[in-house]
Amino acid sequence: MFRLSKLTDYGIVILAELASCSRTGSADEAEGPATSMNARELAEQVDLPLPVVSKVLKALTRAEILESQRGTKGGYSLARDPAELTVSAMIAALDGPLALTQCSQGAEACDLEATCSIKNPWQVINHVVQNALASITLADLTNPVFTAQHTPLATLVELGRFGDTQLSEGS
Amino acid sequence: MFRLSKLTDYGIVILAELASCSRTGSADEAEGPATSMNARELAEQVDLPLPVVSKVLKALTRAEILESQRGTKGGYSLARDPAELTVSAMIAALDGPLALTQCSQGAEACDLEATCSIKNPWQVINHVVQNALASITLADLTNPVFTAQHTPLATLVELGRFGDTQLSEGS
DNA sequence: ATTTACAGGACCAATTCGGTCCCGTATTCT
DNA sequence: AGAATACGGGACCGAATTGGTCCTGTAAAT
Repeated sequence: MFRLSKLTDYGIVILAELASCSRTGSADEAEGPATSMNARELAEQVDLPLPVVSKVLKALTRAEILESQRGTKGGYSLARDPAELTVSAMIAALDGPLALTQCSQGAEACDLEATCSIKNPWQVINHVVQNALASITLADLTNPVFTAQHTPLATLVELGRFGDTQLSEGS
Repeated sequence: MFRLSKLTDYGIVILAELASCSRTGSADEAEGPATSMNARELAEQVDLPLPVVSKVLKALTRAEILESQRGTKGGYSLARDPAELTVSAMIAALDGPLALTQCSQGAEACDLEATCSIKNPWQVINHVVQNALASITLADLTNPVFTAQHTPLATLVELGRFGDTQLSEGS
């Protein structure tokens, strides 16, 4: 366990698809009105059932990650620059806010308050993970460097994105 | 969501309890035979039902994080130095290996292989999170610096444990 | 031998999750 | 105006996990 839900997984795949289509669709680096795709198109591209894709798209729209357009020529488009959209934001939109333990999600949610002495450390851990996820953006996910079959992890460290945390196999 | 299971949460609380008792129990920094506590004692300390605590302890023993002693004066004790026991190891022991998405857990687990182009990035994300969790040890969790009511996050950064990831509120 | 305490599962209830469907509203085109 | 297209917001159900309990063995100490 400790995996995120399928919906979130789907969501990120969908966003990546949308982002890569946007790039090739509009003229080079121009801002443009951000290419729009409807749910059916995306479902086909990603090869997932339409209702599922639709559900994900709605959630992403509610989180203001996507913008929607109704009607005959409707569809979805990215609401922001892919480089501004972090993985942690995507996860938060689809899975709710990151909260590893009960303690860390609210003030009084934890009923072990009297005996538990490690409340604060959990919050630290939360932050660390949060930051790890905030350090990767949608733009990164569609970046050729990342999508190459076997990107050496060292390369990514060289990009300076992950600080000096060791990228060796941990446990 | 994206939280870890209650069992894991309990497990870490229990380990922290055991670690702090060990510290005060044995003479200062001496190695000693590592103080041992039985399931009932721990359950009382942590204020959780005995069967639950017992279940967690068994799992931790199987993972060789704890050592057990049977019989009348039996109990559990830490198998390693708290400074060597990482949070990611604890989670792996109780929740199974960290795998955020299907793709990342096995070679062919992902059935979107043909269409999905972001397999590799997920692995990168996995590594980053993994490292975040591997950078904190049980010793840290019982360290006064961490258990203080409001440890400024900056202090922890100064300890040099988290590289240069920003510890500001992400999303 | 008896008592204590861990080992390993089986087991069940409750929650959560993945996925589908339906009805309402907005937009475009004829 | 009316029809067709697409999104918006839920309700809903079956399946899969999870949290928690319990029971039967085995090892150690008195």
